[in-house]
Amino acid sequence: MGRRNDHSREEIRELAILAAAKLVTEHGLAGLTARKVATAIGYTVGSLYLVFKNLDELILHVNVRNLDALYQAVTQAGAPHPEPIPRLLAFGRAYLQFGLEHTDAWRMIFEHRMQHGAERPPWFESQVNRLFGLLEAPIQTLLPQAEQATVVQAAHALWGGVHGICVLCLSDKLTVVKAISAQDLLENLMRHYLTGLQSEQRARVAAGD
Amino acid sequence: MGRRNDHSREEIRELAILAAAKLVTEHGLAGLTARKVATAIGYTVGSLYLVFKNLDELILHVNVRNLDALYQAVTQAGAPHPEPIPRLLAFGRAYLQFGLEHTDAWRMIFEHRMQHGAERPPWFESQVNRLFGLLEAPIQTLLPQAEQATVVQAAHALWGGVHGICVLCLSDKLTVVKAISAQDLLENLMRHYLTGLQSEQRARVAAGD
DNA sequence: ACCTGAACACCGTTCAAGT
DNA sequence: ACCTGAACACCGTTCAAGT
Repeated sequence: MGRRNDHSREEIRELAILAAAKLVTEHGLAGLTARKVATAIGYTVGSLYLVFKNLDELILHVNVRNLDALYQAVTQAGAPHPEPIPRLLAFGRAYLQFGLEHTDAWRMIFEHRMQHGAERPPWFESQVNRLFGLLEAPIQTLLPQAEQATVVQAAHALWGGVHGICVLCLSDKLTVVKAISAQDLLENLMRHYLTGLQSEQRARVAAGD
Repeated sequence: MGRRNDHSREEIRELAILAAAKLVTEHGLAGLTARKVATAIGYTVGSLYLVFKNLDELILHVNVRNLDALYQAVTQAGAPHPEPIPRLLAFGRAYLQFGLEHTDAWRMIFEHRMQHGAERPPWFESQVNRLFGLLEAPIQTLLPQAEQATVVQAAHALWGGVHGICVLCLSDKLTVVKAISAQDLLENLMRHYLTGLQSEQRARVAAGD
C-alpha cells in the first residue's frame, strides 16, 4: 500500500471536514471519531494525522464553518428590519432557531473544549467576535448618546443573555415548566433589557451627563 | 478473590461519588473515568457496575450534590438582602462566583448529557427547578400586581440570561474584549432587565390592566 | 453473596514499514 | 512522498469464575 496521491493535502482536509460535519449532524457529538471520519473519506486513521495535528484541530474547522453559517443566518434574519429593536429581536430569534435546527452543531461550537488547556486559534476567536459584534450597531442607534464602551458592554450582556436562554432550552433545562416557550423567554429578556437600557440612558442624559 | 464485605452497597456508592467528585475538581471532566474511580476507592471497575447502572448514573449523583452546593451558596448570598433587587443581584453574583470557583463541577452539571438520549431522573430535575424557583419570590415582590405566570416567566428569562453570561465567561468566549468583567456584564444585564420589567409593569397598571 | 480479572468492542495518537 | 497497518495506552461495560 501507500502512495495513492488521489487527493492533495488540502483536498483530504476538505473531505475530512465535510465528513466530520456530516457525522455530527447525523449521529451527534459522540458519533464523531477519527476512525469514522477516516473510513468515511476512504483513508486510514493515520492519514488524518498527516493533515491535522489532532482531532481538536479538525473539530475547530468544523466549528468555524458552523459558526459562519450561524452568522449568515443571524445577519439575514436581521436585514429586513432597519429599526434597532426589531432587528435585535430578529437576531435573537435566528440565533435560537439555528440552535433548535442544528442542535449538535450548535453545541459543538460552544461546548467543545481544547485538550490540555490549549488555546483556541485567533481565526476561531475572531469569528466569535464577529457574531457578537453584530449587536453593536443597532444598540448604538438605540443609544445615540452612549460611548463606545457602553455599547460594547450592552452588546455582550444582551448576547450573553440570549445565549443562556438558548443553552438552557437546548439542554432541556427550561422545558420543566411547560408552556414556557424559549421564543417567549427570549423576547421577554430582550424587550425588558432594551427598555431598561433606554430608560437608564434617558435618565443619564436628563442628568446632563 | 471475591467476597470482602468491607463495605455495604450504600457505602460503596458513597465512596464512589466522593471519589468521582474529587477527580473532577482535581483533574477536570476528562479525569473522571470508571477505572480511576474504582482504583481510588480500592475496588475493581466491575464493582462499580454492581452499584451503579453506568457512568451516567454516577455522574448524575455527583451533579446533584454540586447542584445542592450551588443552591446553598446562592441562597446564603441572597439572605442578607431583604430588598428584591439587591437580593437578585446577590443571587446572580453567587451563581457566577460558584462557576468561577468550581468551574469543572459547574460545567459538568450543565453540559453533561445522558447517553442514548436517556432522560434525567426526576430527583435531578427537581433540584434544577428549586434553583430557578429562588428568583420567583423577589420578582413577585418587585411586581406586586403581576400574575404568577408573569413572575415565573420573568424568573426563567432572567436566570437564563445570568446563566448565559456565566457560560460564556467560563468558556473564555467573553474575555476577548478585554476589560470586560463578567461581574459587570451580569450587573448590567440584571439591572437593565429589572428596570425594564418594572417600567413595563407600571405602564400596564397605569393602563388599568 | 460479593468481588475479581479478563474479555469485548471501542477510543486517540504514533510511526516503522511498504510502494 | 504518501499512505498503511499495527501497535500503544487508554476507554465503558459485561460476566464467568473464584472465594
